[in-house]
Amino acid sequence: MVSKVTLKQVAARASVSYQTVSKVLNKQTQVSKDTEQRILQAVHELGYRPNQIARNMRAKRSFMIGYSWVQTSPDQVNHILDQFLSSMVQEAEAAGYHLLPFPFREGNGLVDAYRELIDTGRVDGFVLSSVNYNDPRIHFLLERKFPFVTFGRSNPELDFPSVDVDGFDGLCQAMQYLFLQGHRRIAAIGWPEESRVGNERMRGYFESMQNAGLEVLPEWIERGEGTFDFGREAASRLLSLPSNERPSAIVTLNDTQAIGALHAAREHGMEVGREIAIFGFDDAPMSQYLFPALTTIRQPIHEAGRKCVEILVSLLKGEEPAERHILVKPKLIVRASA
Amino acid sequence: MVSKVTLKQVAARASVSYQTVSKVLNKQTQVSKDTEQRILQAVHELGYRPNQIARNMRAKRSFMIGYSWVQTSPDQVNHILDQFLSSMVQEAEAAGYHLLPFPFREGNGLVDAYRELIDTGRVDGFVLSSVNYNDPRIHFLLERKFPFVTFGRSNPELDFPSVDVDGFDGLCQAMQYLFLQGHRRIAAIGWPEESRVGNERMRGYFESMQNAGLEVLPEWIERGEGTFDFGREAASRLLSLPSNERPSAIVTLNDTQAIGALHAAREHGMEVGREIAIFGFDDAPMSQYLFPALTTIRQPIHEAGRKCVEILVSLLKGEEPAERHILVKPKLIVRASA
DNA sequence: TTACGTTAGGCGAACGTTCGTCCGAACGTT
DNA sequence: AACGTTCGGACGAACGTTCGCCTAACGTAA
Repeated sequence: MVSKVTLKQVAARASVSYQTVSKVLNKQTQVSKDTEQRILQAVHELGYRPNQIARNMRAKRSFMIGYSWVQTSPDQVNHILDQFLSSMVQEAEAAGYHLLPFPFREGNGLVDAYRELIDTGRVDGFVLSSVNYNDPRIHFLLERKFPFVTFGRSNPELDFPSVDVDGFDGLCQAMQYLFLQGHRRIAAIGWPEESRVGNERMRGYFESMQNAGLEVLPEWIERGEGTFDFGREAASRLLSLPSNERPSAIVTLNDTQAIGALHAAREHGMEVGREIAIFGFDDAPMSQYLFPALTTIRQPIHEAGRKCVEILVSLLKGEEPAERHILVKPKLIVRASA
Repeated sequence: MVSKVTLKQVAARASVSYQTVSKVLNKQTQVSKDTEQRILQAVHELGYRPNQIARNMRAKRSFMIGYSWVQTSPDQVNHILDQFLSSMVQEAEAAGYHLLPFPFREGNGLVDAYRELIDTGRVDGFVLSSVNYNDPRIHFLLERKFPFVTFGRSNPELDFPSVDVDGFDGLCQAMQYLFLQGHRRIAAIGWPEESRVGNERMRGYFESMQNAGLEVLPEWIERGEGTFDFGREAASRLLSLPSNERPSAIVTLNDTQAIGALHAAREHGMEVGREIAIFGFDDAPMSQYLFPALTTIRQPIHEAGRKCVEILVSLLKGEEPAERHILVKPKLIVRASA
């Protein structure tokens, strides 16, 4: 391992003081063309690169952004992480920052992990994802006045910068599409009432139905986990309704539920896309390869990741970010299932 | 933002020199029970946590491990990243390290990103994934004598620590299973010859066939990208062979190819699992929900991630790692497609 | 009494930066 | 010739640690 090149070594070679080298590199002071050349050449010859740790120490900043995500179970994979992380890392690097991923701990230890990173000076800010109502991390960070941005919204009365995908709009798009296809009896498979994201999306369903002057039967609303099993059970119940109450289309809140619904339809001997329409949400990687290929809503994850970091970085620079609340619109992906 | 607590503040409160506080916290020197108590109490009262940047500066180490992954296309998602990253982060944290993810750049800039992180002292070591033959990163890091571990193997003549999933064994397991099911005519959809990983897996196919005393028709070997489209095309060709040459089973090198093959079989009006067996590799998240559910090979990603970091950390401590080359065995997942 | 070992803890230095101040020389002005 | 002004660059200091050396006080044995 080659020993690291420092300012002093460059200075020695250029016959100046090491502080002068620093100034030249940071374009701080006027210096004669001649010595500037000597210094730049020495820098080049030695391959000098400033030591970031020393720099950070001096600046009393870490130039790191903390990020933690919930580790999903092996069969419920986080297919978004790749894109989200990539976009954040890229945007962060462009601003001279790096990402610090740290283990997500459930329960009380959760906030401790954040506190630890703050107190040891390892990060300058956080990006929070998987936020929900009354997220303890939000309260903690607000109280400590520590910079952060959330991906996803939380309690409306709390004020903090956030980026979110407009789930309401996503469901409106889905509903609009279904209306155009002639559907009037549309059921919804949702998430539990505690889910902020779920409620937002469901609002798109309810308002769309109302605006279209359509009645929503209570039997049409299913709420449960975003799993294959729940999707299958719920869809099975819906498809077992008497023919005059049976929906002609089902919207779900994620692709996994939708796939469960696909299976239920098959079990009921129904052809999806013709006899029953099924709508997903997420555009999971494999959804395009299902039978039939899933019609769904794609979230602009790349953009969301970029925006999160963009806002956080301007916060860290002490600027007021251009936008404090960003809502990105998801995109309708029409395939064969609806 | 509360101002950070430093050693000096603790020292002032405990009426000792700040260096003594440091020593007590690092259990370096003997100190009277009395002052030790005073110091610990002051630490507790002020909530002192050592500043990591200063610590790293002093130690001339960053306690960071660099990791970069190839950003996949939006529809070819890296479903492994979540698990791999989580396991590395967790193992790293246990050893006092953190992960530094950085953007992967194709082409010549690739090595530059690594060089930059080394020269600026940001990382102490790397974990490399997606390695192939003659990987420029490996040559570069070997030459610089910079610590690293690869996930995946490369040229056998190069000596460096690595962790890999035994793809050879994976295919042997698949073949063994197919033999037990009575299959004798087994085709393979592989990757291009340049793929080290692909060749390793294919070797499992060839050796299994040979050991079973079975002939391999040249038409049975397809090589191409690990995509849905190639899987479909290749399978379509295989299924169009005259009935005396047509395989009764097809092994593929990843689930995406296998899904393509599933579609091809459907297009040929064949029932997968009964008329034709199709084998995947990877156990992608959705594979369990396909029609029919995909029989495949699951890689122990979590274990691999842990091992990578474990080896690297012991390297960084200057120890000789217990094992320099780890080969973890994948697991057969029997479902309905074979 | 002197000599010496042990213990508790102070102190200076260093890691590699950046920042602010200071100083000498060159220059132009009255 | 004496005086400001400007420019080029040196220099000390500090960020928060850790490490090694030093010393004062005490106890013990000759």
